[in-house]
Amino acid sequence: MPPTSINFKEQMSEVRRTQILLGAAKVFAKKGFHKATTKEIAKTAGISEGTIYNYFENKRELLVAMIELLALQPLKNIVNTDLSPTELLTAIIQDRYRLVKEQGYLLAPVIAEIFADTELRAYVYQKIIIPASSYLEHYIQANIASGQFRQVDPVLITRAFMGATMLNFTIKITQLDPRYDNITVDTMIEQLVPLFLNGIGGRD
Amino acid sequence: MPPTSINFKEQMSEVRRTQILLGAAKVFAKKGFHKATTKEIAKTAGISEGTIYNYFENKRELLVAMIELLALQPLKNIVNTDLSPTELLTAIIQDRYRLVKEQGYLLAPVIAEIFADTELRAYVYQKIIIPASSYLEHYIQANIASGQFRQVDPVLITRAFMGATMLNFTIKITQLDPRYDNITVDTMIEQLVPLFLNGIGGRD
Amino acid sequence: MPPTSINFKEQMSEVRRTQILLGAAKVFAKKGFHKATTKEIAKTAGISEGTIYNYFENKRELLVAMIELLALQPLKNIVNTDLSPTELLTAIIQDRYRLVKEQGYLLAPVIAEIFADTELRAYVYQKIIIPASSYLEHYIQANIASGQFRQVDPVLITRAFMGATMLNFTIKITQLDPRYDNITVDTMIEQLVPLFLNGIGGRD
Amino acid sequence: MPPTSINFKEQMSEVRRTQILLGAAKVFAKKGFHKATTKEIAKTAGISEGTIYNYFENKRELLVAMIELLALQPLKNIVNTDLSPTELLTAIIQDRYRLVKEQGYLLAPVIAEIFADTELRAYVYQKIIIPASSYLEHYIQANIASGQFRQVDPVLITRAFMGATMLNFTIKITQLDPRYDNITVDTMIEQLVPLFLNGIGGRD
DNA sequence: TATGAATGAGATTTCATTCAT
DNA sequence: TATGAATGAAATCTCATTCAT
Repeated sequence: MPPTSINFKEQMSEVRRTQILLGAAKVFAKKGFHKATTKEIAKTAGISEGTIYNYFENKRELLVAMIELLALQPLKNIVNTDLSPTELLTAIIQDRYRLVKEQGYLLAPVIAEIFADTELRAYVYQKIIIPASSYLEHYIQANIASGQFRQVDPVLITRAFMGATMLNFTIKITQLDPRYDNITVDTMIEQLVPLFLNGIGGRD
Repeated sequence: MPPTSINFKEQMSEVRRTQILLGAAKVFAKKGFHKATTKEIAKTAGISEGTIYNYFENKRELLVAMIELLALQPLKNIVNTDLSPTELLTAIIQDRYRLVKEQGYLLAPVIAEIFADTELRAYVYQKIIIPASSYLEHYIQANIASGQFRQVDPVLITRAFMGATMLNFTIKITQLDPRYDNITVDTMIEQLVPLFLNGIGGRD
Repeated sequence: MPPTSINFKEQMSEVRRTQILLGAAKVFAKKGFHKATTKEIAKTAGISEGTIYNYFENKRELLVAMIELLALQPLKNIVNTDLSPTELLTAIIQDRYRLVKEQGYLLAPVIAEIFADTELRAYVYQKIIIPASSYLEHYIQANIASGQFRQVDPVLITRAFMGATMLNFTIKITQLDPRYDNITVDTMIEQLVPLFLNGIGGRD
Repeated sequence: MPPTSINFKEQMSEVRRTQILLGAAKVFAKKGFHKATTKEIAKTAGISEGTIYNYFENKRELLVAMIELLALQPLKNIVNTDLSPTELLTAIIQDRYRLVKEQGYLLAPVIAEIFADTELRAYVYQKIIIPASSYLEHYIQANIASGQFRQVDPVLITRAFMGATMLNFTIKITQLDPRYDNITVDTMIEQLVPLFLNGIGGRD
């Protein structure tokens, strides 16, 4: 048999895995991890219950696989360019907002379980938070060194930025507060970028 | 029977309710809401399973009651004084940190479910986030009016402040990052208060 | 509450345990351990499936409990009298035959699992085989010492006697061989007692 | 196609059947019939799960086929010679011990199921026990006729001999009793052969 | 009001068997 | 004929909730 045949099988397997994962994500998003049943996941993914277990050890592994999927995403649109502080923070906010908007259904069940599952929490911190933060951390570090920014703690400030943006995104996207109805991403950028840049003494 | 008797009964009932609630909180904190069993809650609270249902409709109501309990807490130490911006933000951080540290076991299971249960999310936002934010919102509003602060959006900035502090608290308290080992609340105050005050153009 | 109330509860609990155990034994006997379902056990015992698990850790514990039940039985009718060799072997055969006949439905599923479950095998050997053998072993030992019997290995000969009787009992009771139709316990006694007594050089 | 081709095919088919059967036997021996999975059987036999069903109707048929395989074995080393009683019983014990030792992994799962599956029990009795017993039965019969042995029931005594030896073999081989550590087959022969020969009044 | 045994619906997971390739 | 992915029925076990005492 030609080598393409092997590739074909592998590809099919990968496709099926993703199919199951997306089904799971949909149901997790709607019901939460614990109330999501494998029966509904199977139905949503268009396969039978047993098939889930040909691709994943158990239900929890679906969540872990979702974390790995998320871990591949975030950095893409930001990196490898020569941006001014304003441009960088703007780019980060835009990217994260898009991420939360588009992949929030993947994110929400993961975040929920983080608060109940210590092991998962550590895993997410290593796999997602740290990688997603490191670019900004180093950027701040470099600008402190060059005298552009005040002497702040890059780790703490980076997480402050993440916490600040993420909470606002969440409120906006889940429509928790009617006062956010006419707050757009651009509004957030207008408000949060100067907040942080002034805050760390950055001049553009 | 004399009215005092009724009061006594009511008080007893209230005591028993709290006793159950604290038992539930402990188990929720250890296992998460879904993996916590009513059997273990009863044991932890020192009562029998059936008794839980004399005071609460069902398991979920324990969570709702915990939200109400939390809603009573946060404002206490901050309000009704004449504080400078630095003093206020410092006081807020200190108070919230204490809250997260002391009542994190009440908070964590509630937050976890927020991401899985839309109805609960709205309830928490109304009962906790809005009340906990309003003082700072109005404070910022007032200082904008008096020209002390720049023209910022008080709602958005208040949530930015909450998100920034809360994420840092969580990382610290759950010991997710060894780099937080020698970051104290005071470090956080040193870093975050100037960040926000400079950020909103506040002069102390 | 009076102490009898406590006793009553304990007794009820014991009754329920036995009720479940007998239900399980019936189904095990009919279907074998693995094909017996907890659903059918519950139905046979006249309780709900969940109740099984209030009294037994898991399905396998039902088997273990049956072993313990069997372990209490065998010795009763034989013991502590001054019997001649013929009388003793006759008594043993009669007692064992009765046991296999009356409790064979408890025995069969246990024996079946012995061949598949090493741990269970050891447990049965310690709990049942050894106690059930020791009286005869010591009896043989004593008669060798007094010169009544030849110098034989009491352990090996005792098990030879057990194996010889048990296989014949099984064939008889399960009606595997039509030639056993007119073989009674008395026939077996007539055949097997002299076989062993002559075999070990015993004079009555 | 030439007839040799058909023979070749048939032989291949027979080889494959045996290959599967030995794989099954290994897994049955390790896990017991019910806990053995077709997946593991396939892996052990070096074929795929589906292939099993090209050669056997279902999983149970593997057990039936194993019984047939066993049915071919036992008689070999004993028959068609002119042996004295002592020589014969010695030969039988040696042969059976070897059988249990070498093919115990085939035997154990079969015996286990015998106690759970009535139909299988009857089948094994017809296919294995009766053939394995008949030679000794007739031998005893003949010696009674010639006055060498007492008037005993050959069927019952033969099974007594089988039960006696088999139980001792099992205890020895499964190492259930440390007292069997220095009991060898020769010890068993020394003990059991005189036991039975004296028992049936045989003179050598 | 307190108890805790009983309930039974429902969840996860396993695995013999099928069947398209 | 061989493969192994897919199936889905079925099994064990859990646990929130009820209710007789």
